Amino acid sequence: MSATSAEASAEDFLRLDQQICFSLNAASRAFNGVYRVVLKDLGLTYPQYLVMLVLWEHGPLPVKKVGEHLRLDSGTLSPLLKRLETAGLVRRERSARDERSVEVRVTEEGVALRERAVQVPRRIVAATSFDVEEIRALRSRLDELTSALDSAALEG
Amino acid sequence: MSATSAEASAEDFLRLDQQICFSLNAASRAFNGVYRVVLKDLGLTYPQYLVMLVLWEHGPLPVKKVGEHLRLDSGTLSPLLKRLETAGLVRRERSARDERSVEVRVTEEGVALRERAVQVPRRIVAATSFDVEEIRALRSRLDELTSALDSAALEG
DNA sequence: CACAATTAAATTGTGCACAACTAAATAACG
DNA sequence: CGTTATTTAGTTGTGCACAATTTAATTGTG
Repeated sequence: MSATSAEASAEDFLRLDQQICFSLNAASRAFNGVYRVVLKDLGLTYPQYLVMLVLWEHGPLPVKKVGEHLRLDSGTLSPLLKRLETAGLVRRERSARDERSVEVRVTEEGVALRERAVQVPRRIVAATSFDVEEIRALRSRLDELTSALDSAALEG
Repeated sequence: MSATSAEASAEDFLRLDQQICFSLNAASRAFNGVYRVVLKDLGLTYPQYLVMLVLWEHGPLPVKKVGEHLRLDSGTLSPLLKRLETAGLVRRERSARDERSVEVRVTEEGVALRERAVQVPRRIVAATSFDVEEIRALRSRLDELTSALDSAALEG
C-alpha cells in the first residue's frame, strides 16, 4: 500500500478546499446573494438584469443575439423573456422580414428602469471591497479561464 | 444634458463587459460544462460530486454538516441526497441519539467510486490551462471575494 | 414538570441552466 | 422549381438554488 508521490498528489487534489471550482461556485453564489438584495427594489432577478443590460446597451435584438451576448439558449431565454414581458419591461414580436426570428425590445417602462439600475454596479463594487483595478484584473483572469474551459469542453 | 464625470462613470459601469459578475458567472458555467463532461462517466452531477467529496473526506455526517461545508440548505440537499441514495452511493438514516438529525454515509459502492474520482481534479486542472500556482492564486482571490460579499449581504 | 424557543429535515413554489426534441421558416443546391 | 439542410424559437423534462413554511424533536426556562 505504499503510495507514490503522484498518487499522494491526486489524493490531495480531492480535498474540497483544493478545488478551484468550489471557490468559483461559492463566489458566484455569493454574488448572486448580493444581487438578489440589490435588485429586489427593481423587481429583477440577476439573469433578468443581465438581459436588460444587453437590451439597454444594444437596443432591440432577436432572441438569438441576446443569447449570444449571454451564452444562453432559447430554453433559458424563452421563459425568462416571457416573465419580463409579463412585468411590462420588454415586448416581443415576430420579425416581419424573417418570421423565425423574434425581436425583443425594451418598453418605456423598461427604459425608465434603467435610470434606477445605473446605481446597481456601484453598490455591487462596494460589496466586493475590491478597488476598480483589482476587479479589472480578476475579471480578465476569469475571462482567460472561461475561454480555456470552453475550448477544452469542445475537445473533451 | 451635460453629464458630470461621475455620471459618465456610472454609465460605463452598466456595460456588460465591465461587470465582474458576468465574468464570474460565465466562468462558473464554463466549469460546470467541463465537469458535466468529466463526471458523466461517474454518473454524477457537479453538486452531487461536491457532496461525495465532503463525505469521502469527512466520513458520515448529518445533513446539516454537509450543508455547512457546501453552504447549502436542506431545500437543496434533501432531494439531492435522495437521488444519491437511489443511485446506491449513500445511505441516510435517522440518528438514534437525536431523531431530528439524519446521518448520511457513503455505501461500499460510493467508496468504490472514489477510486475513479481521484482522476477528476487532474482532468479539470488540465482543462483550465492554468498551472497549479496560478490556480492557487485565483482560488485565494475568489475566497477573499466570497467572504467580502458574504459580510456585505448580511449588512445589506 | 410544563411550555416556549430553538433546531433539523423535509416540503412547496419560483426561477434558472441545459439537454433533447418539435415546429415553422428560410437558405442552399441539384 | 422542389427537395433537403439549416436556422430560430419554443417546449419538455431533469436537476440545482433559495425563500418560506411545516413537522417533529430537543433544549431552555420558569
